Amino acid sequence: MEHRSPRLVDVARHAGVSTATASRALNPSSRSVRDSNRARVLAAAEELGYTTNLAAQAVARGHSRGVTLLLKAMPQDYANPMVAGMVAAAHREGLPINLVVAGTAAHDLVREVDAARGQRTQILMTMGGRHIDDRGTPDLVTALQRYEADGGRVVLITQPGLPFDTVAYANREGARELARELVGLGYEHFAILAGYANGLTQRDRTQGFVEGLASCGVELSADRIVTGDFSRDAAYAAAGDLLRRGIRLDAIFAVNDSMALGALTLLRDAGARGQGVAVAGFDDIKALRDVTPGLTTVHLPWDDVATEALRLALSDRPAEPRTSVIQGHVVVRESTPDRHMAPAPRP
Amino acid sequence: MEHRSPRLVDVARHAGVSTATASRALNPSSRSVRDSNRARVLAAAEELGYTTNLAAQAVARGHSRGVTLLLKAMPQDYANPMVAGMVAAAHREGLPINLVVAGTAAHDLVREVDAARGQRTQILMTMGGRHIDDRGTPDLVTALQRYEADGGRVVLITQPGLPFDTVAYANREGARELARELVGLGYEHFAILAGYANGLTQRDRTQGFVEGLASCGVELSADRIVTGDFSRDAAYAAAGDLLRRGIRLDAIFAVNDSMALGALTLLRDAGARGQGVAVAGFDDIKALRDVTPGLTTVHLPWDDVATEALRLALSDRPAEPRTSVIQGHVVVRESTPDRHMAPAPRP
DNA sequence: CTGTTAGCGCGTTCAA
DNA sequence: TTGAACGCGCTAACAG
Repeated sequence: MEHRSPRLVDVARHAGVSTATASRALNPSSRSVRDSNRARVLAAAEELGYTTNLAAQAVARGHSRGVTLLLKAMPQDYANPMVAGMVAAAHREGLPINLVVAGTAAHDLVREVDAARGQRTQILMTMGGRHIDDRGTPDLVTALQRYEADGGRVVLITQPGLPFDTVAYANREGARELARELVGLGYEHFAILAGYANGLTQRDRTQGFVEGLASCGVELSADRIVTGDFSRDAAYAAAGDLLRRGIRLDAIFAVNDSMALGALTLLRDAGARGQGVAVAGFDDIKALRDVTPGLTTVHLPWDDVATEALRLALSDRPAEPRTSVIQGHVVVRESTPDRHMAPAPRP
Repeated sequence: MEHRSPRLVDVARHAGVSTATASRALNPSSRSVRDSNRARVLAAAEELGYTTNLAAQAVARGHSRGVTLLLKAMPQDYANPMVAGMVAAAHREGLPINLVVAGTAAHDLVREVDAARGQRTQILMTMGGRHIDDRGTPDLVTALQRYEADGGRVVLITQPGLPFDTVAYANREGARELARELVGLGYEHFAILAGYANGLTQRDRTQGFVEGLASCGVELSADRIVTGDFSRDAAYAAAGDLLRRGIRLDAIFAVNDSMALGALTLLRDAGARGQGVAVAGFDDIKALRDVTPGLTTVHLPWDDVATEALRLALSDRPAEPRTSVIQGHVVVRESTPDRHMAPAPRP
C-alpha cells in the first residue's frame, strides 16, 4: 500500500519543468514564473496530491513559519481566554499556530523550548512560566536566548523582568483597585487564596490586594493568606479549611476566577456556615456569565493581550526588550453585595 | 549576534568522533557505541547547548514522533475535557503532542491534515470533523488516507463510518436514556437545542432523545427542535426565542453542556418567564461542579475516550478499521427536579 | 524566466 | 564499534 507521498521532483516531472521552477511556482514568494508553467505545476500538484514536506522545507530554509504557544498545563475546567485569543489572532494573521503543553516542572519548559527551536519555528510565546527564586529560570532564559540566537522571536506573556519582549497585565494594580472597592462595599475581614507561593502572578495579585487593603486602613494577618495549588480544586479545599478555622470572615479573594468559583462552590456546599462570605476573583473568564451569583472580579481584555503579543512578535526585534502593560478594571457583581444595603450577602 | 545553533557536526568534532557516532550516541536506539564515547558526546552536546534539529531529523528519518490533535475550534468558555484527557494520555506515553486548531470550514481541516503530513508526524487524531452530506468529507477522507499511506496513523474521535480507527461514544443511547429518565421525572413538554442541523453528533443526540421520548409515548413536534450554532451563546439566544413563542415548555434538552448552561442562564435572566423550565445537557464537563442548579446530563468518561484513542493509535494498523464505543450514563441533578415531588422546578 | 548545482542537518548503509 | 559517503526533500545561488 504505502505509496509514499509525491515529492517536488514528481510534480516537476509531471509538469515538465525543473524542481526549481516547481518550487517557485508553489511558493507565492517569487513571481518569476511564466503563468503557463505556474498553472501546469499547480495542476500537477493537485493531481498528484502533493503536499509540501514542511520538515524538508524547514531544513532548506533554515526556519519555518508559524507560532508555537507554550502552555504549562491544559485547562481542566474553564477555557483559558488568553489561549483562545491567541489562536484567533494567529488565524487573523494567517499564521499557523500550534499549542504545546509542557507540564509544570521547570525542566519541561526548557525541553519544549528546545523542541521548538529544533522545529525552527519563528515565533515562540509562553505564558506564566516564571517563578520566584525558581532554580529553573536561568536555564529557561538560556534556552529562550538560544531560540532567539537562532533567529526566532520570543514573546513572554505575563511577567516582565526577563530579557525578552513581554506583554504584562496590571496584576498588582487590578488587585489593589479590587481591594479598595471591596472595602468601600463594607467588607473588613478578608482572606486570600493565593495559589502557589512562588508564582509571580499570584504574588503580584496577592500583594496588590494587601496593599489596597492597607491603603484603606485594613490589615490582613499573614495567616489569612492561604497558599497551595493554583487550581479550582485546591481552592475548594482551602476555602473549607478557612471556614473550619472559625475565624471571622467577610470576603475571600482568590487570585483567579477558577479558584474563586471553587471557593464559591465550597461556600454553597457548606450551607449555613458559608452564608455571608463574599468572593471575588481575577481574570473575568467567559464562564462567569453562567454562574450565580455573578462573580466580582478584575476584567482583563484578553484579546488585546493576545493581539499585542502577536504584534510584538511580528515587529522587528528591538535593541532592547519591550514591555507592554495591559490594564484591567474591576467588575462588581453579586458575589460581593453592598453590605451597607444588604447586610447579609448570599453567595 | 546570531550564533546559529550548533549542529551535530559541531558536537561530533567537539567530542572527537564522527557524526555517525555522535548520532548514535544521542539516539538511544542503537547501543553500539562505546560508553566512553557516548559520555563524551553527551558532554559535548550539553556544553554546546546542542538541540536536535527535529526538522532535519524528520527529513532523514522520513517521519517524526508525536501526535497531532486536530481541533475545529478552541473552546471559548469551558475546557474541552477530551482535549485535556488526550494531552494527559500522551504525556503518560511520553509522546510529544501538539494541538492544532483548524477552523470550522471543511477545507481548513484538509489543509491541516496535509500540514501534519508535511510535518511527517506519526499520529493524527481529530474529533468532530464530520458533517452529514458534507461536501468536504470525501476530500477529508482522501487527505487522511494519504496521511496513512505515508505511514501515519489516524484515529477519529466521535463519528464511526469513516475508514479509520475510531473511538465513538454512545450519543444516541445516552440521549435516549436521558429522555426516558426525564419522562420518568414527570416532564412532558420538551424542546431540543440541537446545534448544527448537519452535525452527526448533534443529530445522534437529537434523534436519540426523540426516540427515547417516543418509547415513552411522548411526541415531539419538529418545530420544537431548534437548530443553530453549536455554542453557548447561540443556545442562550435560542432559549430566549423558545420562551417568546409562548408554547408550553417543561424542559429543554441541549445537545451539550455548554449550550445547556447558556440556556440555563437565559432562563434565569428571563426571571419569572423562565421559572419551571428544566434543563439537561450532555457531556458532564467539569465546570458543572460550580454551577447552580446542578445540571442533569449524560456523563461520558473522557479520560477513557482519550486513552482508548491513543491505544488504537499505538497498536499496529489493523487490516480493517476498528471502532471502539465508549458508554456514558445519565446523571440526574437539580436542574431537572422530580415533578412528582416538587411541582415547581427552580432552574 | 528557467535549469543546474550545491547545500540545509541529520540518519544510515557499507566497509573497515 | 567506528567512520566515510550517500540520501532524505527542498530552497537558493548562479548561470544561461
